[in-house]
Amino acid sequence: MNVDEEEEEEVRQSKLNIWDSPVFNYISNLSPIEPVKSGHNNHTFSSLTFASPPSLFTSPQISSFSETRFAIRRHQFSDPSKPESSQSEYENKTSEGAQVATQSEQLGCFNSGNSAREVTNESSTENLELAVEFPSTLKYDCGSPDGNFVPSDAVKADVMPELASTELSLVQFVADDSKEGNCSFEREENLRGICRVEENNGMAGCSWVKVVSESNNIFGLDSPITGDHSDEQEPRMVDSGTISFISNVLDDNLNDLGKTEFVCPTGSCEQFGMRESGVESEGIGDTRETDQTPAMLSSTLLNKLVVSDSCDLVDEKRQKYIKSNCKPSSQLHRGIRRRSLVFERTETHERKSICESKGSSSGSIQSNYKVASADNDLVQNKNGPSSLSKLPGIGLHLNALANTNDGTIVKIETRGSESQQTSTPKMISNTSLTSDEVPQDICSSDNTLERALVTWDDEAQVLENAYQTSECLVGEERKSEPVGESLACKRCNCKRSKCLKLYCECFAAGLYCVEPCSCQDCLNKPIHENTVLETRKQIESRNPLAFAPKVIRSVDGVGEFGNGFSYESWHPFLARRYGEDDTKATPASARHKRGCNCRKSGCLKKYCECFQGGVGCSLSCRCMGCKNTFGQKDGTEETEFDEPKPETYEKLVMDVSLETFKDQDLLITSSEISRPPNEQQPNLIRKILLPSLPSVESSHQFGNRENPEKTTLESHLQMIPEDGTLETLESSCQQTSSGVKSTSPNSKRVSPPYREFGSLTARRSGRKLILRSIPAFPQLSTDHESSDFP
DNA sequence: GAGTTTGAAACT
DNA sequence: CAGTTTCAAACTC
Repeated sequence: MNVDEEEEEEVRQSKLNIWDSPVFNYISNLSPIEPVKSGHNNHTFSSLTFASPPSLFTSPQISSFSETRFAIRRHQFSDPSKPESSQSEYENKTSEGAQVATQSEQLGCFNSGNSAREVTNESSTENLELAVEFPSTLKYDCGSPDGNFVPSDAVKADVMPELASTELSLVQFVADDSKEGNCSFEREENLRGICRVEENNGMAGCSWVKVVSESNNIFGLDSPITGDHSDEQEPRMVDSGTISFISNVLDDNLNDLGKTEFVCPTGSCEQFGMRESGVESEGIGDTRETDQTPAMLSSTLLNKLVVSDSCDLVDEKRQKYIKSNCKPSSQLHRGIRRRSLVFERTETHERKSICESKGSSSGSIQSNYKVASADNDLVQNKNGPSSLSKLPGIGLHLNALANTNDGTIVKIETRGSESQQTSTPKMISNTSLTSDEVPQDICSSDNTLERALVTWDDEAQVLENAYQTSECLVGEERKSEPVGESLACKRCNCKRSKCLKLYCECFAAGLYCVEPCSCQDCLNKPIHENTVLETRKQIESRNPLAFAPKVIRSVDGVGEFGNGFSYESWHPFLARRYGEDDTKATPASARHKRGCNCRKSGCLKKYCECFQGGVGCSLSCRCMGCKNTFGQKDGTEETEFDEPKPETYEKLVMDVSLETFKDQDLLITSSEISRPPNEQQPNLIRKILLPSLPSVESSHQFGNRENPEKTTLESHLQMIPEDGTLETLESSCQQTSSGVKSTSPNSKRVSPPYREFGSLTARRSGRKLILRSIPAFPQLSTDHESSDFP
């Protein structure tokens, strides 16, 4: 180490190029970016599965400096979880495009790509310059532990002098980059000041907050660096929701560590700090960036995980520093685990931000965020998906999420992991976009979100919040809707149905009609909530799946939870949590739930729901002359009566089904089946689902307020991964009807296609599989195929 | 924009 | 449960 120090001194004195520094090279070689280039998904998974070394390196200096876009960009670069960042892409970060892409990608993961791009583009020239001039910095400083390292002066002097220099250089450029704002400061002194500030912060866990705050003051940021597009919004972006989020994370971490000190991962935390410290209005990053704070934090946490991998490789002193300041891996884990949750909350938070920007009250929303935050762990660890109900817009509006072809949903579903790849030209995102620059791009998003928020099956509080948010969104943001986004906005045109039948796309999607709709005598509005709920209830009584997504996407054997639930088609949270990929990437495995019945369109027009959903026709379809370009019914993939090939998915489903039924099937069959359909299904479902959904039964909290009696069952339908659950439900219904008699009052919808085959047709989709697994019940199945069951 | 076609939803 | 009607989106002109 002495040698290193001496060398460092020499380096300083001689002012050698930092890039030539052996230390830097060494550090650069240790960059964790490449090793962890695995996709976001993998990351999430690994984070959930494997312990990871503590991470540490944060670069608050840069970020805290001013929290310029550059600073944020560094985080983004350092984000190892970028799934879609291909090797080449990653290597090309020195180019503006790469930067933009990376940033967009990163931000897109947080559902904020739109604004992110804009932000990046605004200063593209400067950023480009910066990137070109300091490619290594961008590349390594961000990706390597150093990039995120928060060295004190002493540490820097001892350990990473070159890095310090680098940071200074970066600071310089940041300052240059931020010339737009009135950011004036003596970078070196200020930098040291920051370091001192940090040093002086006894509690490392909170140091970054102060650092940010103080550094901000030190730098004398008089106006936002990105003030050109954010000054108005930033103050409002400082909300309790963010603070709450931060608090949750920090508290959680601290609790886990037993008050162990930890270092703020990266500048994203600084954003929090700034916001929390009330300095946010002083130009620390633009609104959108700060609005992504939760996501950034989560990403930071994720980064930490990755970065931490290289901790062991860092030199001794750094390790010391790390040990004394890094979070334990468990903590990191927690942070990562929370990541997807963070996204969830980010989304809502962003909505709220928008709402706030509109001057609407958000108190209840914020409280709701807190609740959601507190439930995050519950969601993942305890109650499973059930807790998700607390988040607005994710209840039953599965159609809205899953059936939308416009990409909005795709974006939402994958924003946590695949933002770049899935980034659609539509620029749809849930980003917290400032009102003054967003409207057009966000319109569709607004609509989607709005609708999601305004869905009528949320719980009371959520609903109220949703209304608030919706009002905000509807009020102004959704004014202009870009052409091509209309799909995201289900503008119904109902004239006779009063938008209370499934004819109405809005209603079918579980959404209230909104302004763009051209419906007449519409009753599908919040003011007619009772009517809507009642109607919906009636429809569901006939067909429990009436509001389920029509298109089921499943990755063969990959996307299943093991109990038949396809998280891919489940709502975005689960999908993201488990690193789901773009659902559009698996059209072959996606199928229309019930299948189409086309006769003339050849399944080549949007009359065909399969075609409309972008999926191929399957055995479920009864179409004639199918020419579906996404996959014909009698295509090569499968034949109607082919013996099904057990797939992972099948096995999983079957196993679960068998296990689930093993202990209860007898109880179910004779007594349940003989019941009237309406009574029977819930019981069947409950018995089928509950075993795999512990603690759900008691979770009355998920029951619909409007329909107390359908608490558990329907709650499950809403909260359980739609595919699996609904499929299970459906199959159970089918099975029941098949084995005994038509049980479902609306058997047409529940299982029309299968009857055509005279028996339960063995199929490949999850649905088929479940269906097939059901015959395993002796009593339930008069079908010979039950013998085929493994 | 009006009219037609289409197939899902609803009804009988 | 099959057939019919209703309905609204999709499509065409």
